[in-house]
Amino acid sequence: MHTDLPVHNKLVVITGPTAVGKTSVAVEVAKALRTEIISCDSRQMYREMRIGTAVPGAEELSAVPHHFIGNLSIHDYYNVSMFEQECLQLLDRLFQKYQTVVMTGGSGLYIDALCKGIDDFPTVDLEIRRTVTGWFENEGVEYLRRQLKMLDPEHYTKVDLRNHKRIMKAIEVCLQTGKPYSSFLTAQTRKRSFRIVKLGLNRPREELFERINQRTGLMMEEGLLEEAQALYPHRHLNALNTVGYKELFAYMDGVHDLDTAIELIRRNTRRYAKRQLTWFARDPDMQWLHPGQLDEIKAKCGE
RNA sequence: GGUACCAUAGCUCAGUAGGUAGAGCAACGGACUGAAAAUCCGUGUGUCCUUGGUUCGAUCCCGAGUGGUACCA
Repeated sequence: MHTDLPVHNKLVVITGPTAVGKTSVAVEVAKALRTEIISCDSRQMYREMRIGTAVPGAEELSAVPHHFIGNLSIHDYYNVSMFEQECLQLLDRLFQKYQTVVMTGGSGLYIDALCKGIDDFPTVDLEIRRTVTGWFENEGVEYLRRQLKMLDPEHYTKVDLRNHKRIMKAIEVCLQTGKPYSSFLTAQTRKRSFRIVKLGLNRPREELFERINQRTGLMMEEGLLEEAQALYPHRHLNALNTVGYKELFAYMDGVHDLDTAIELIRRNTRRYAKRQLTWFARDPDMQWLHPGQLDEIKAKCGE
């Protein structure tokens, strides 16, 4: 188990908003350290979604071994907890070969789950999920609120009652276990057997937005539309509720023209980047750097 | 060169019978415990082109200037 490993092992987390330039920095760092890269990107895991999720290029993938890229199908069920478990197991193995391992990606919840742990509760059966989803679709949020108030009055006072997903999750766990959702929440930070260095990459907003705009154009040139067209039959899958795909599905449905779809991809990517920054901003362990400061970044990784 | 019209938020525009202004989009800020590139919440950010005048008070009325658009030369 990982708890038996020596404590000099170290995980370098390189994160930041989408399109900031994480991939190339991580590859440079991993090459310098002669180690491997673990991706913590909730969408690059799906092998059907390569162009739209900006997976690393062929040279980058061959230069450094990558994990958790294209390892799932859009039809697979997956969640943060599974990522935490699989990641810890993988790290056990990698730390036998390497003193330092690099992790990169922009899914804040996934990073936190690995670094701090996430409370354990049973996976919800599909039928229960369907039932609760049906309640939301047929009865509305107000009905969900009343259910939660009965099932878990404590959590009812804490959740964002306007966010149906939060309410649904709690109800599902209550129904699955027969116990209140809040009884599973400990909010305890799990002890890890390795040191963690968190590097947040960022750029001036204008610079970041420019990169987002350019990358969107590049994706289209690489065939994002064709990729999306191939996935159109599965557009209702959760994995495809993703920036870059949903806008193109709307175009295919005739909701708006292609230029509008591309503009919406750019806008929604900008908004996503902002949400990521908000998430990372509250992490006191994050050390912020510009992607161009490669020497400083490498120095931090060597510490 | 002449005539007409226009100049208000980042953009497109509305408006104030004279009491320092508001829509859409864009933008900005925040939350986040198994669907997280998801989901949810909050916020007008303004020399009302410049400058004289009338007025208790001008973004609004009058004059001049500057810039733009259209038409006529």
